[in-house]
Amino acid sequence: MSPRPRRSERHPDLPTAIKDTAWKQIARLGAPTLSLRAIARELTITAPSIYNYYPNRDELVTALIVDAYNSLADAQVAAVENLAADDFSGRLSALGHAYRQWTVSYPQRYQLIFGTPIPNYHAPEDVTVPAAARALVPLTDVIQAIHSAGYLRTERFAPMTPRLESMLKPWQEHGGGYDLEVLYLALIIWSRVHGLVTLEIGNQLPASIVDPAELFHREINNILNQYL
Amino acid sequence: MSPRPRRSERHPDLPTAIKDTAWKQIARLGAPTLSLRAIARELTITAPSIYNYYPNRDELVTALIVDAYNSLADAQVAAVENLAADDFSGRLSALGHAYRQWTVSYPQRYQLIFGTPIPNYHAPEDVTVPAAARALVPLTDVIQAIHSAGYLRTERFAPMTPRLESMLKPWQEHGGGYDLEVLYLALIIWSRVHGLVTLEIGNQLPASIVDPAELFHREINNILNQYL
DNA sequence: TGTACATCAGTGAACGCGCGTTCACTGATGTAC
DNA sequence: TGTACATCAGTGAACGCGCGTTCACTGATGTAC
Repeated sequence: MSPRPRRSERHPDLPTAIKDTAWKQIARLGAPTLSLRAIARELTITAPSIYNYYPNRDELVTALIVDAYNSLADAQVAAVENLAADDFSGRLSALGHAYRQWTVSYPQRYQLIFGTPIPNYHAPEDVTVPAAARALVPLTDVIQAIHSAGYLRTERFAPMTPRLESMLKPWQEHGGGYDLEVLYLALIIWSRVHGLVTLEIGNQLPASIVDPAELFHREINNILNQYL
Repeated sequence: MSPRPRRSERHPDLPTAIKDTAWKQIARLGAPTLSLRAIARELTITAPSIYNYYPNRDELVTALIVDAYNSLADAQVAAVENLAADDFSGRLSALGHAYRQWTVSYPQRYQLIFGTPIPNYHAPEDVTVPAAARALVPLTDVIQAIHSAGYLRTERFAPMTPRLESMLKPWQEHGGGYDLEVLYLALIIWSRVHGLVTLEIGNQLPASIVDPAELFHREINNILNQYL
């Protein structure tokens, strides 16, 4: 019988250790299997002690989701912070590659944000929506800079329709006054990058595509050539 | 005490009724919650009777996945069967719209194929890979027809590199002798269509995009204009 | 420096629940005569 | 047309399991004097 460990002896920062362990388990078995008891087991503590830090399982999941969004947003910000403000193609390209790099580096985080939701869990939108919005800001900023400088080839996408404008305007008003064309293109570029990354980490690409980064690299260049 | 119902009285085709109920539950609560006991409950039969038709839960899931892939492939085939063979843009566009339509019509099927895998379930690849391959055939066929007719603007994507060729060749040899450019473009177009659809049904688009079909329609046209 | 005490992080037992799967069974059905 | 019987789809009880959550508790820690 070893003596009860001193408080915090094994886990100097237990709330963080709990989240770290949660991430490990999501990586290993997928988000839907996340369980407080399994986390406690791995930390060799008892399950009820988790309740000292998170009032229930859902609040822990929410904390993980927010962390994941912030991590993505941070990665996007970091990708461009050392590039010249007028290096438009460098910035766009860096954001695309950072998006893929983040996904392959942290597939658990990607899975938690974009994958099938956790059973019986409903995300509180007032917390997750702002966190999600942050992740798109760097991309939108770059496209706005390109457009403001007059280099965005808006003739490469069909002219705005009233229907499209009416869908983009609420976002424009609520989201910082970007031009409508900029918002539109941000969505489209995001979806192209996201589509390829999603197929890659979902293992949907044909088995012979052993280096999806090559496909990705070409598609980024294709986007640059098309719109810049 | 009502008398035991006659065999098959309530469920003339029980194996199918089991799958239908499984789909309903996936739609309602997500794939990870799929449970034999819940299916039995909804059918007002007992859980063990399911074992007369599926040897265990995983085999049922596999059957569902195969059905889902076949349903997608059928939808793709049906989308173009009444269009003239040389109506290239009509065919391409129809395939794209059918892809989205299938997804929004059957989000459970989409979720089972492309979503987070079911906990503790591993798909037998010898069954699912061929089913998956079928779904891409109509798209690849159309692109090949366009290329064979000399209308594919291959100059719009960067020239083949040895690395890319080496990844596409095994697929070419195993998959029916399509041209390498055709396979490449099939992947790229698929990923663009898939990316937008994924964001839509994952509820990741900004809230003000109330009609994602509009975005989708424009993106399909953009693809046509770019490559045809 | 030593002692009394309040705090509160972590424990262990217990709750009710749903799960996949097994097993011996039953009784309606279809068939052979 | 009627009877005996084999079949086998569906039952109900039971198994061992893991889950989230609650609760009264304990005992190491930090603080006040």
